[in-house]
Amino acid sequence: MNLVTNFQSAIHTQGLRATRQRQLVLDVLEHSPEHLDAEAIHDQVRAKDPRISLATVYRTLALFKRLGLVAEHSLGEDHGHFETAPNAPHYHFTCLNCKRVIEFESPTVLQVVQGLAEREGLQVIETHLTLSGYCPECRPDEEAA
Amino acid sequence: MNLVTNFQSAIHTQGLRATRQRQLVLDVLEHSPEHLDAEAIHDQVRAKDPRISLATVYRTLALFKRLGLVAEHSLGEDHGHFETAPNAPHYHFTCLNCKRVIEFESPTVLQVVQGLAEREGLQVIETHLTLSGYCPECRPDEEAA
DNA sequence: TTTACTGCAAAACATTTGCAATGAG
DNA sequence: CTCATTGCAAATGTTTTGCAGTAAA
Repeated sequence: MNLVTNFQSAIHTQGLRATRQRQLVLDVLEHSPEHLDAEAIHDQVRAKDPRISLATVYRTLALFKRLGLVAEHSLGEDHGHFETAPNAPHYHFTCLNCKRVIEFESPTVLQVVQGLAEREGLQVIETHLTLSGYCPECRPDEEAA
Repeated sequence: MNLVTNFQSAIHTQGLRATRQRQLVLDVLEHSPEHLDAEAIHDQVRAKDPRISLATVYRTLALFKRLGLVAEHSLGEDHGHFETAPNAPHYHFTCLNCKRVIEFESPTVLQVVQGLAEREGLQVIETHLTLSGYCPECRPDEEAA
């Protein structure tokens, strides 16, 4: 439930080290409700310590992903976005115009996926349901007859 | 329904031209049940005409996407894969080990998405449901007590 | 003839990596 | 002290772009 706690135990389990850089990235992720990309995380982390490199941010995010602390999504289709691993799975809608991201849950989708997995004998590790289109503010509102 | 036909009409509607390169890419897409990436499409097209450049393949795929003839997916998380735009929407499971892609349909997912769109006032253009995990052949088959 | 399109090579990105220096345990 | 981790800069892989030449219409 607590990111930091999960991180601490992972540290102890494996031969990892709790570096300042990792703590800062963890901090940014924890206090950010948004879906940040590596660059944005780097910016925020650099505000607290200008010496941290983008490469380290990438390495840290890869580690956190491996530890199950964060999830990566391809929201804008181009580069990756990261968020803290959710307890309840949720999905994303991205507005093609204003880039706003709307999150939503759906037990129904979960059921569909579980049904498929059972039927096909699949072990599903990740589920990404990503919608794109236009939010109410950005809708062309086409009303052509 | 017919890719080539759709292409022809798009050509006439806009000021586009039916070049040999585009016809070849169209041909590859049409006769390939797989989810090819730009590089693979380039290889196949080059088998018929070695002069075609990768840049042209990318430009052609971008055009086809804009025309609604093909859909792009991030299946392996890294680079894009393309397939002919399906009449019935379907979704993808990718095996993390053997990279095999399994397609599946789900009217239920469609309903969920439509429900969400109505409730939130969204205009949904694209829906990507992408699963990853292990197929029956590649499953670790963990049976730990 | 007109100008959309292509090939090429270079640029633009996001991301990864080799290596010497650093610092957590 | 030891070795996991970092910073840097260079490498990588994918996709895009500028421009002069080519070819549909």
